[in-house]
Amino acid sequence: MSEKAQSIPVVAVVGPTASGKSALAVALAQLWDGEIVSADSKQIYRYMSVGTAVPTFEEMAGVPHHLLQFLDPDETFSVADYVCLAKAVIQEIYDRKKLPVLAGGTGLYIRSLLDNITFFENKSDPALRQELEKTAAEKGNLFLLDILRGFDPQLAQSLHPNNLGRIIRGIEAYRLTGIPLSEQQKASRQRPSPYHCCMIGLAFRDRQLLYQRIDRRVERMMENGLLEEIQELVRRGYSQTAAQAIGYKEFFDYLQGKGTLGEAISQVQQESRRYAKRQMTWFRKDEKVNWLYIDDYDDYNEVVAQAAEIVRNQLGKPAVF
RNA sequence: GGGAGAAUUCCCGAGUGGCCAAAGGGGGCAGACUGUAAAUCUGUUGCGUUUCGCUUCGAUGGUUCGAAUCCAUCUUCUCCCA
Repeated sequence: MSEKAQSIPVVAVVGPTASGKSALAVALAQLWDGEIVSADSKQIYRYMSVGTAVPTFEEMAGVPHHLLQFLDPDETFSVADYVCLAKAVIQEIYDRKKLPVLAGGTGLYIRSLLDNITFFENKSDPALRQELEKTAAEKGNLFLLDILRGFDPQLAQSLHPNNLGRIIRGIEAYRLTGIPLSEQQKASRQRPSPYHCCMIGLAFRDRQLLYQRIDRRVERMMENGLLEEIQELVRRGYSQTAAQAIGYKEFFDYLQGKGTLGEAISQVQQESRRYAKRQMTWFRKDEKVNWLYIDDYDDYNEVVAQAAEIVRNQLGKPAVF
C-alpha cells in the first residue's frame, strides 16, 4: 500500500496515427488537472509541425505540453534520450501535484519509459557503423552475423540476416562496452517501474474508417501548407533527417521533378496507413491497454466520458493526488 | 471500312504444350522490435478435410494422354492506315 503511494500515477493515451490521441489526452488532462508528455519520435523536431501533426495552440487548450519540438531536425536522438527526458519531466509534473498524461504513437518510447528500461552508457559510434556497413557490403550480412555470434550467440540467434541494422547495433554495443547486448537487455529490466499507469488505447473496429481518416488528414496537411513546410526544411538544409519521416520523404522526389504531386500525396497516405498498422501490432500486444473503439460511439464526447471512467476506476477521482 | 496486337490470380507483370495455383514487384493481412523506431526486418496472400483434392489465366467450342500456352468463333481493349 505504501509502495503504491510512492509510485507515480500516469495516464497513457496510445493508438495509431490519426486516431485522436492528442485530443483525448487534452480532454483528460483538463479533467484531472494534468500536463501532457508527448511520446512521439518526430514531433520532437522543430520546423515539422504540419507533417508530424503537432497540436496547434488552440488544440492544446491551455494544457501544458512537454517534449515537443525541442530539437533541430539534424540533431540525433534515441530511445535512451527519450526515457531520460521523459522521466525527468514526469517527475516534475508529479512534484507540481499534476497528473502526467503521456500521449503518442511511438511504441518503443512508451514501452521503454513505462517498463523503466535502463540503458547502458553506450552511445552509438557512427564511424564504427559505417565501417561495419562497408564490411557487410563486401562480405555479406552473414559474415557480420557470424562475428556477432562469436560474442553474443543469443542475440545472433534471434536476428534475421537481412536485418543489418540490428546486427550492426549488436556488434557496436559489444565493442563499446564489452558486454553482449543480450546481457545488457536482461540487466535493463531489473528495476521495477516507478509508475502505475492507466493505458487508454484508441482504435477502430472497422479499419477502413481509420484509413479514411488518415487519407483525409493528409489532405488537410496539404491545405495547411505541408509542401511549403518541406521547402523551408530543404532551404534550411534539414532534408536529410526529414528523409525518414512519412509525409516528408515522399515529397522529395516530387520536388526534384520526379512524379506528380498527386502521386506523392497518395504515397504519403499509403505509408501513413501502413504505419498505423504497425502501430496497431505494437500496442495490441500490450495487455495493459484498455481499448476504446471509436466506431462504437455516436460522438466524441462519449469516447472521452468512457476514457474518463476508466481512468477514474484505475487511478482515482479527478484531482485526488 | 482495312490492318496489327493484347486479354493472366486484388493491381502491375512473367509465363508460349507436362517440372504452373502459375516467377517477380506492388498492395492487403499478420508478426518482430532495448540508442536513427514515422525507422528496420520477417511471414503470408485461389479454395478445401492440406505430403492430397478441387476451381482458376476474357467467353465458348475444339486438337492432345496432357493446354494459361495450339486451333476456331465470339466479346472487350489498344495501336496503325483510312
